[in-house]
Amino acid sequence: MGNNQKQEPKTLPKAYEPKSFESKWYKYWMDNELFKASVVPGKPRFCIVIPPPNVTGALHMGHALDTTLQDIFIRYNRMLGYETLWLPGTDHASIATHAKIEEMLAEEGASRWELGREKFLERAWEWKEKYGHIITDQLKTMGASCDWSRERFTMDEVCSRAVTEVFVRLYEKGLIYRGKYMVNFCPGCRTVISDIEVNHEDTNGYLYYIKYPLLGEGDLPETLAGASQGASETNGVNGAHGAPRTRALRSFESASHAGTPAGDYTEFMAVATTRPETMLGDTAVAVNPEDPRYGHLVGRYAVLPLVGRIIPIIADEHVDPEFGTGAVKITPAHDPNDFDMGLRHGLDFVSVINTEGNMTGEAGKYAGLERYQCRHQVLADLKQLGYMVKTEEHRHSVGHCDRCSSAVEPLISEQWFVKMKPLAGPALDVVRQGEVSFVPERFTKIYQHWMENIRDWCISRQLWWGHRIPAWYCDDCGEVIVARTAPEKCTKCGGTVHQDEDVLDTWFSSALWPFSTMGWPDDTEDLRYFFPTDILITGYDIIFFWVARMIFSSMEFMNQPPFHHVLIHGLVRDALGRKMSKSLGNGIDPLEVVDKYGADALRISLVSGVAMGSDMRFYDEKVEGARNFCNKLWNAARYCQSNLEGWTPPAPGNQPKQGELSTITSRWILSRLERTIEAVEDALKRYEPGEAIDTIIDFVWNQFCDWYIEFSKESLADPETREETQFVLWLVLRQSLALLHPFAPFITEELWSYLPEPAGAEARPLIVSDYPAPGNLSVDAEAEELIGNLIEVIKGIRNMRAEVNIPTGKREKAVILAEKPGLWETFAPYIKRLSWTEPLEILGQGDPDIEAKRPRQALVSVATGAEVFLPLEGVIDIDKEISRLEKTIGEIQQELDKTAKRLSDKEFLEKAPEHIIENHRKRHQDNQEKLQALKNRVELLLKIRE
RNA sequence: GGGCGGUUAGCUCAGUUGGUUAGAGCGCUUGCUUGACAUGCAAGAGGCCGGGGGUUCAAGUCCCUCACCGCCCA
Repeated sequence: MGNNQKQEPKTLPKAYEPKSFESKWYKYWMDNELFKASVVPGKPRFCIVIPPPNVTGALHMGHALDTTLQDIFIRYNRMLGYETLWLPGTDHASIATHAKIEEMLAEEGASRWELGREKFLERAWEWKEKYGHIITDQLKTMGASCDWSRERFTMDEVCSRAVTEVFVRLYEKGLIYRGKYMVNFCPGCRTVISDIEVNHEDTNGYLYYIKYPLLGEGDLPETLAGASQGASETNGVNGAHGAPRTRALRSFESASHAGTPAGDYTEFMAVATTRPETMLGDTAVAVNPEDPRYGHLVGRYAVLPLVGRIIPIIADEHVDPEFGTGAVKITPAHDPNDFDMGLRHGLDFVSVINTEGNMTGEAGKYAGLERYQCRHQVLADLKQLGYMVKTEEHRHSVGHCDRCSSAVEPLISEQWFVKMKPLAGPALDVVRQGEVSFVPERFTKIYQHWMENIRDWCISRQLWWGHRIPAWYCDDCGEVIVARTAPEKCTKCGGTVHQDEDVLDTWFSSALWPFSTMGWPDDTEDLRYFFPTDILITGYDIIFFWVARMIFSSMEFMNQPPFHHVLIHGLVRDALGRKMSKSLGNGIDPLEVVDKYGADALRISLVSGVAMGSDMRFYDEKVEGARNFCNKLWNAARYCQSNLEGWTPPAPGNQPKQGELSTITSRWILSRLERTIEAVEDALKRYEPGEAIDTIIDFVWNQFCDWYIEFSKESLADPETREETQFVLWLVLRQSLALLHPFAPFITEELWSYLPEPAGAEARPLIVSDYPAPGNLSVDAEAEELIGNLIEVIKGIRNMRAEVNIPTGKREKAVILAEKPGLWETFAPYIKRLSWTEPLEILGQGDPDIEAKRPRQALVSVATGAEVFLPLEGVIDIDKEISRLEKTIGEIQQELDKTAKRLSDKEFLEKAPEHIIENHRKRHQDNQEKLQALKNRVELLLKIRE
């Protein structure tokens, strides 16, 4: 790399202005290929593949969160010294892109049918070339340190080859098949969709009670005589999962019954339905075999009103006797449960609704009507002919398309499917054995439950943008040929062939992403070195769509899981907790946020205070707070820089040792730094970046800035301690920047570039510098205790001053009465500066004249090991002071009561661990001393008052 | 119907394996151009940790139960 970007020793601007350096650093990292991963056999590596965003999409807050989290772990591991690969890319998003192109065509007054497949695809590719980089550019703005030299697209050659290979192999293994089954058709997207793309929503509707006439024994048409030996293959529908079809219960069209009014019949049974239009496709009525109301009717036949079809009455234990009348109409071609029942009983499948959502020719006089219009007509006719019993309001679940929210139409169609059971087994095992684990852990159960109850996956889509199914059909003999390359003629009869018109579900290619992107099926260097990847980071909304499918695909083709840890994050919601959506218009554009506050502030605001797996609310004040923190850090660096002028950090061997530092404040901050480093490592190892960033912010702001920098103003002024203070300022700032870099890469790299390097060391950009490791420093209990006391005293003085409205900065005298006056003498400069004290008098408790010297007219505050007085003769309101002290006494007394109770409890002393007991003892002791001092003080004041 | 998550300060949320006096940010009140920072500093107010029961020396944390909110699955 060589090219170090150490800044000229110019001073930092006064305010943090992210725009002035963010893009500069991204360019620097790119130019120096610092995101680029190499194959270095033997070297430990760390790899993440990006959840590929939709190529035609724009960055939203979900991406911003996802990107930030991934970049945190990528940068962290890079700094830990791993050969690190973050593999980026985009997804072709079949339905979404297809819809976009169709929309465009519609605006031009054209349609894809007029255009034809080839021209349509040309348009789609044009669109992709033009807009496909937008989202990746936006990732760069966020600071994503992806290896762009390895960028992939699900429809590029490399990935497409993997798709074909997988399809062919699964087909050859019998795990992909084609057949006529019940599928979900979305009339909005004009394609079949898979089960998980259907969202069930409770909807207000009606339950319609309709009476079906019963046919008397003697009225059976003669054709029914041979019914029980009826055909076993009905309408070419395939039996589900090879279930044997034992008998066939056919129905029969009967013109003489069509349109007959109810009044012409004498016997009826009522059924209840939420979708009356589907009755046109009824081929049976079913009751529960245990239901005493209907037992005698099973085996008889009913007449389907309006249609006149003679349909059998059957018994099936899946019928819920509690629902409606206990008798249900069966429409095997338009309801998934009825479909299964149709197979079980060998019923007819009559399709009355087509893929446009309109009624088919099978619907007789209703043919051509739109499905909801048909519903109204059917209801009107039933009413007129006297078949309607009643209508009730009813809440029921209706399937809606995940993408366009249209009501999904279950219908029978010939499609391609992946047989899931055999693939699910290994995908379950690998999670059970812990080779793949979810963070947070609760998502494991969700995954397992889904995988255990998985159904076959419908993978064909009636679209053009995507991977065309590699299947060809012979025009002469009907042979199906599945192949890696297009056959010229039928392999069986030599006839001409044509390719399947459909494309594959987008998720079919996404499922292969972790290995297709690395060149599979070839045995590439990348695959050998980087696969399997380490962690996957994504939202809980695509566990089934994507995560689960990657796992079973990888188990099948790579014989190992695609990653080891799955980090699940929640949704980014708006300030009111609503999901961000286009239709609501409540989405926030991450780029606008970056523009206003900077990418680092956005990144911090997305992870700070957020636990993995739970949703978060996003609002301006949060980013503002993060931006303010950046400004704080910026100014801390400015302070350090100005005080480090002309100083060069000593070479590592010559640097002062923590334990040998002469200022205890320095020992203290290094001890706090060590704790911070430990806590950050712990949080990141547990995959809780939210905890890590909060720890860092607390350290930088509340410990380094609020205390150490203030202390340093004294120790820098003293020539004896100046140099060591410079060293500690430099070290702590450097380590803070390094700790923070994965979270806020831009500001840290910028500030890092202003910090001097140790003598003789080569400057390296922060992105490839070492991440602070625990153990280089140590916890210094003594320094922590003493500085803790010092802070307590300073706060005590500040508090008393505020109590009597002494303005900040105004010099006032204070007196300290201490057990160890010598110690407080060394603290005096800090106390004076930080509590605006002048002069400060320090008395020892051993002082023989102590009672005479003890201030009488004064406020008092009691700290551990020291009493602090604010002598304000004449100004003090003794009564007020007494009541202030009594309030404190009350609080301390409460604490004492608690600890006393505990410490006198024999069981507590026997069973509680030693350090807890010790803790209680110390607290008790300290509080007793404070209480005594306060009580003495009150007594004294009482005397003075007399 | 099954499962999961949530209920902690006015608001938004943290609170590992039970163990000091339950925290943070924002907001609020008061005072400050303090030689890095007003994107700031200092001080302060504000909480029967959803209700009830249990386990334990010890419960915001574990168990049971109820209520409400949300999500997923059927």
